[in-house]
Amino acid sequence: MAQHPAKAPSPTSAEPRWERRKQARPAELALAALELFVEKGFAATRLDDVAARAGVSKGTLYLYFDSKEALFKSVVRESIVPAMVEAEDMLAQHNGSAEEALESLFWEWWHRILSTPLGGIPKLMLAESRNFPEIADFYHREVIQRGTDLIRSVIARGVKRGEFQPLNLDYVAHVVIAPMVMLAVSRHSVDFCGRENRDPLEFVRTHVEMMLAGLRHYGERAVRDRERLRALAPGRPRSLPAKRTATSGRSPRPRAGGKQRKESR
Amino acid sequence: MAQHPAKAPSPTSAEPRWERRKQARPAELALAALELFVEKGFAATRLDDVAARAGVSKGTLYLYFDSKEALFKSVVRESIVPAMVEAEDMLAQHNGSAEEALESLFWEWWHRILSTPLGGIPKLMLAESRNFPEIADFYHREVIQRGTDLIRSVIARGVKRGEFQPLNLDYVAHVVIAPMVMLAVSRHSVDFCGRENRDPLEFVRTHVEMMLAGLRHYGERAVRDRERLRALAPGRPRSLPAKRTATSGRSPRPRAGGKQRKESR
DNA sequence: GGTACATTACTGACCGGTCAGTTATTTAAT
DNA sequence: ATTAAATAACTGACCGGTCAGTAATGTACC
Repeated sequence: MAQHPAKAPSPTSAEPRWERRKQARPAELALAALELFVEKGFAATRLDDVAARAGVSKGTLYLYFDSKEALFKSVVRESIVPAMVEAEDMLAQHNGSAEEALESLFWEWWHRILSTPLGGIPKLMLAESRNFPEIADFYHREVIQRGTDLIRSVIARGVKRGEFQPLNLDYVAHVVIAPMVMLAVSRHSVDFCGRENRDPLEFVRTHVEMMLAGLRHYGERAVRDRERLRALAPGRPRSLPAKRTATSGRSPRPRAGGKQRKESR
Repeated sequence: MAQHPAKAPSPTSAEPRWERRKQARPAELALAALELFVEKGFAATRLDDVAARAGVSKGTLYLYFDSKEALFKSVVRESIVPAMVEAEDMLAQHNGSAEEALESLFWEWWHRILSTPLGGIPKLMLAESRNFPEIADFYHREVIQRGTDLIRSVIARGVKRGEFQPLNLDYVAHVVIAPMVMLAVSRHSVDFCGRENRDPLEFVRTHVEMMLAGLRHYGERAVRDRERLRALAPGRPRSLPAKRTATSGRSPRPRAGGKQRKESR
């Protein structure tokens, strides 16, 4: 995690207090910023801390970035595009079955992106996109769109080759991506405190297995149900069971009885 | 939603400038806070704005909540627990097939929680849990844990009844919840700017279909592959996957053999 | 190769705006 | 008239952004 590259003040006098490393600084600052933005969120991250983690002073940060927001933009933009290009290249060269392509795509995605510091970006974007519409647009265009397109094209090939059932590509693509994104996001939020000790690899494996089985047999139930319905009773429309009758006397609204005590730790 | 409940200063003079509504304020403030926390994040939300949205002044907020953090805690705690109780009750009364139970559980989840203001809480928690370990713990215990337990128990019943293949319950539960969570989260972040016009209902429908097909046919490929392998080459036990160095092209297959593969427990 | 001069990467104290939290005051309600 | 719900002016800490100064490095001249 690239801590202070030279922050051990050795007793010997010859140690310079700092070095001039004009060309290494930006990347180091960007990495530190990414880590802190992911950890704390944009607003709660102090630039002093970013600078400290990169082993420089806040002034130095402003030599390379115009503002906190510029730093944020840079972090997202510079990091994610190369990663996408790589993924697309990888897949373009693949010409086996769609099933294999999908599987290896997901594993590559995990190993090359989600399990690295870049894996924090989805959380960051989910948390901040409404505060930075411009960046959100960029991210949507360059990452989400291209990512789902990638998945969609592979699945489409699978359908064409008869590996998968025909299905609604747009929605399926988003559905199968979701667990991967959640995996990445969780690792940088809930898992961190909640002491989850699930194995990410096992999670990916399970998801891939579920997904492939799903793609192969999608829609079979509909057929079965239609047959069953026809055999049994006059058609009952697809309904959502159980009206919302608020069984318990509780309101689903947030409710504060008395004054909320502060902390008490 | 829920703008200033009484903020139209009518020209008639008899109008009081404000009302005393001791018992309605807390809920109104909490809702306003939830909306803004979800929209901007905790740190970027100003209490003046929360108060304004609830139609009161900041001082009033402090009559009911001791601090910004207490407000945050209250919002999460008071809102989510009743919702969980409801879901558990609903499922306890269900005694049809596991497949039906799962499906209706997901639809209820969508209609009763995810599509309401409460649907913003997952995003809020993902974004802020590292800043509030205490709340994260609470949320993990009272929501994530209970939610996955719910799913797991239904799937376990399905396995027992022979509806589903045997599978790793822990991981599968998290995998099938992920798309629902992502749906909720997206609606409050990326979708807001990115002009996604996907239909949430169609998304849920697609996910349910995929999931059920997956559960019914989970692991069939493994069997098929084993047979193919046995037919082709002398059985070599699978080795660990290519150490994620993954220089190029080839896909690092997930290890299928090895230690774990704990089936439904 | 040593020394004086020039350049610039880097520092850290400081400033000003913002906002969580407080308090003195006003006003609805009984 | 009394009580307490609600207000609005106020305070002070904190943090993004600035800049005058400093120290590391590069270079010209001997």
